[in-house]
This record gives sequence, structure tokens and C-alpha cells, in this order.
Amino acid sequence: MPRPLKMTYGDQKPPYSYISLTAMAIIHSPQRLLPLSEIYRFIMEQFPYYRKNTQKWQNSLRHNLSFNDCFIKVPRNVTKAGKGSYWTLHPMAFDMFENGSLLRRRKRFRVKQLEKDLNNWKLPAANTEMASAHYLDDQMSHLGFTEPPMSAGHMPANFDLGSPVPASIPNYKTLPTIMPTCLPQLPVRPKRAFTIESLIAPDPKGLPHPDFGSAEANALKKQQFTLPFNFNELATHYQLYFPNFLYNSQYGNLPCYQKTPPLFHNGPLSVF
DNA sequence: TCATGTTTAGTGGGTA
DNA sequence: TACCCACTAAACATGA
Repeated sequence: MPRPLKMTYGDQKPPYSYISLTAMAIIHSPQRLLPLSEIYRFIMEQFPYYRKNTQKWQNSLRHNLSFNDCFIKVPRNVTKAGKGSYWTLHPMAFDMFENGSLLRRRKRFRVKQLEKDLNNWKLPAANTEMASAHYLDDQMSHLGFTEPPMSAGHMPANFDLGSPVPASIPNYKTLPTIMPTCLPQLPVRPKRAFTIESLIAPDPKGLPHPDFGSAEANALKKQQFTLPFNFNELATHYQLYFPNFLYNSQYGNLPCYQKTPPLFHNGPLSVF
């Protein structure tokens, strides 16, 4: 079982970098997407050390968000009030931590300028709630893959992300008992033409994707599983729910997924 | 006004 | 020693 998130560091400074702390907060959110204020709140809730001198560390954290390519700013939907943007983790940034450990970064994560420019153009055009899924989808397309990563072909037609996994799913027998009760709420967005008109147009039909702060979103929060402080475990969760997604699909060619071996263990996590 | 976001500069630790 | 990374501080711009 993943260790409970409530920390044992007390008032001691936790051994995580701001990048790691921010990544934790983002990953822990149902939609892998958080506004700055929620990132602050997560860190302060989990690590008492950061409940003091907030100005200092929050400045540093903002610096890290802007400075590091592994974090992507997702502009709010123009129709939604509110200050600031949402922040998410670059899909390929899962590989930057050594052995999945949040304590050590294997290398600095950098994005090519071309991709940066592309994102700066694309993300504001995308609907906020869809941005993360759409971004990932586009990344796949950009890399030459043609099928959306979470297409219906990879899971049963009646598969419900919020429900226990039915035993009929292939490979389910091998699943451990650490299944999260709250899974990535990334919706499947239909492919559309890569034009401004098409990208900013609403989806054909509404998809369940609760707003932050809504009752539905809060209910989802309560269901959240304890955060696995290990990217391999996180990747494993994805693999469990989308058995054919990473290893058995064309997306298994992506380096970041090739390097996340199955981790069906019950022992202590490598980060502790 | 304040929260948010960007940028620059400097420091220190680890490592090849 | 050079380089990379993380951290800190500060100034400034922007927008709700």
C-alpha cells in the first residue's frame, strides 16, 4: 500500500524540492490540473513546515513554475471568472525523476522552443477543462501517433473511471489491491481539425468534468487515494486502468512509458 | 490592492 | 574547475 500522505516530517523541512512538491500537488488533483492557490494549499496541508514564511517559499515556487519546462500553464476558460491560470505537468516530465523517486531528478526537463511556441498558441485556444487531455492528445499526434491515447478502443465501452474495475478487463487479475478510487478525470476529446475555429468550438456533447470548487469536484476530492510518492506507481495506476494503453499499444514506443516498468509490489517505496 | 506570473541575479551543493 | 541544479531574493508587469 502507498504510504499515507500525511507527513511525518512535522515542522521539519521535507526533503523535496519545490519542483517535486508542485508535481505532487498536481498529480494528487483529480484532473492533474491545479491553480496556483490550490498548489499552495496542498503543500501547506501536507507539510506543516510550509505554513510559515509563506511569502518566501511561494515566491520560489512561482519562480519554479515559470522557469521549469516541466510545468505547463493552462489558461482559464475565457467564460470562467477567476484569477490566474491552471498548472499541469508536462506529459513527458514523468521521466525526469530517477527511478520514479521525487527525491532525485534524473535530469532537467527541457522542451524544445518549437514545442513551447506551439503550446503557447494551442493552449489558450483549447477549452480549459479539456486542455490537459487535448494537450496530451496533440502531443501524441505531434509525435506521429494517430489514435487518441484514451480512445474507447483501449477500454470497455461501458468502463466507468469512477467505479471499481470489472474483472472482465484484460490483465485485471494481476492488479494489486492498491487501486485508487479516484482516477484521472481526463475526458476523451474527439479529434478535430487543427484550426482556430475548430479548437475553440465547444465539444459536440458535454462531458462530465466538474469545476474546481463545485460540489462534484469536492466529492471527488474526498475519494482521492493517498498519493503514491513515486512516479512509477502513478504510471502503474494508469497501466492498471488502461491495460493496453502504455505497453501494448503504439504509445508504448514513447520513451517515458518504456522506462516505467510495472511495479506491483507491496514493499516500501523507494523515496523513503 | 493583492495575487499571479516573469525575469534576472546571486549563492551553494553535487558531480563529472 | 566547470557545469548543472535548486534555492532565494527582488523587481516588475498584469489583471481581477
